[in-house]
Amino acid sequence: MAVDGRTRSEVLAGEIADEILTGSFVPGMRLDEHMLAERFKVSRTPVREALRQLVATGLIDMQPRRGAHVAAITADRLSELFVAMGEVEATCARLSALSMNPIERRRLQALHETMAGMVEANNEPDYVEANRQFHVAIYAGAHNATMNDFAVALRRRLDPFRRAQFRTPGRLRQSHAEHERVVTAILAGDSVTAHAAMLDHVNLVEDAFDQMSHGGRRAAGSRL
Amino acid sequence: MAVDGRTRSEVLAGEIADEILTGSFVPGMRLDEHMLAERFKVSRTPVREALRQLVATGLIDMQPRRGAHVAAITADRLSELFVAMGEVEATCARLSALSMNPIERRRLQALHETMAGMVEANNEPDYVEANRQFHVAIYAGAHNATMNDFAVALRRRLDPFRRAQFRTPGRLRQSHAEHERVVTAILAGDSVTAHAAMLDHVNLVEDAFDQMSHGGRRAAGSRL
DNA sequence: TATAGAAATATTGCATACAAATATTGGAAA
DNA sequence: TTTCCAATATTTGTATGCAATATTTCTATA
Repeated sequence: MAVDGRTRSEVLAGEIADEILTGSFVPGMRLDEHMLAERFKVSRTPVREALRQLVATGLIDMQPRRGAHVAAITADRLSELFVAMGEVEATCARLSALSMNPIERRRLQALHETMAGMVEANNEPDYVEANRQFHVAIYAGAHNATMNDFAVALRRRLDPFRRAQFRTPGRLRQSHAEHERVVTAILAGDSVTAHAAMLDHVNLVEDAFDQMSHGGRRAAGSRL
Repeated sequence: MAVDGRTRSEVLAGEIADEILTGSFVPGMRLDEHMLAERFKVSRTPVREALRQLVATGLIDMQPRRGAHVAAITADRLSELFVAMGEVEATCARLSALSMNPIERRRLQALHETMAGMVEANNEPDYVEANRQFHVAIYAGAHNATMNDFAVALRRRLDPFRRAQFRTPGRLRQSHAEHERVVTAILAGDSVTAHAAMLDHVNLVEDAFDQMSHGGRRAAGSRL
């Protein structure tokens, strides 16, 4: 047991996170320790440690003596998260313009050019993955572990709400055009423009989400 | 026992954090579970849960089977934290310019004017506390719980390294002048200027720190 | 004397048991 | 029938013990 370097509670935290992110554990759902222990065939101790870890990610809430629940995100809170994501992405773009080394700049440009081909081929799956790499490269290019970790955590948190991101017709091409502005600014070392361009880019992602979610059901006080 | 709503492990997390922030537990120090249990007169279980919570704050590191250590901040890492702090503060100022309601704007202005008196009186202790309130008000004014929490956590993390912040002669007056630019921009709803002004302000705080730390001992690879 | 390997020791990870607190259910009174 | 209270049941918080792993120490050999 525990053949690799990871411990049971760490593995558990990942598994529970997956259940939440894939929707098996729905928002608001009570996470009973006995139930989780039974389900994953461990004792309550590692379950409790895993839950402690997950609180930090924002995926679950815990109250003393009242147990853990899957974080129920309200529309307002979700909107806040998108705003924060946009600001953090823009900040990373700003820092990347100032801090990326020549190799990182070259790689970012190469990735961006590769993505042009995917747009032409209307290859959505590959573009989605390349898009993730694009953004992650900019987090890393900021050369700031604190910002990088925060950005990665936010992206992970918002991932389930972004599934249909590129389904809107023409969104692929638009996304690539927005990236163009970001890349150009970063390569030129223009931090102000990089910040502004990335902010526009991510805000537009949020707009796309709003459009989508308003199109669907949205009762008063509904939880997403 | 557990007379209030908090649980033993939560209280413990706070106590351990204090020991670290006040310097009783020095960076790099091993945090042996038995030792902590003995010291705080509890069993190892709440100690372990407290440590899990503290990992999230960045105050300690944990490796599987190798225990917990007080996070040893290198000079590079500390510099990164200051950069991140600056970016986040600037972002909050930006959002405050866009989001603060009239009451919040009025209060910020009032606080700023109060601080002018402290500068004239060269009242450093009160200015330090008012300065904290000033920055916290701007975090809150962003109307974004995610950014607010991140900013508060960063500030708490950096607090021990900022003790001598206003000891530099004339720093009080300079700080107030920098605040002036920030306040004016926020009240005018000028997000771009608010961002830039706050960035300058916090970068200068970092400069003050650098100056201080270079003045002291700083061996190659030294840990602060 | 220095180094490598093995035994001994110490420490963390997990399971189980018990204590304390909260949530639920049933019944009595209005 | 509804509401309030109390007894019961469920659930979380903590303690303790054992198992697994890492670290240290000791010894034998080069």
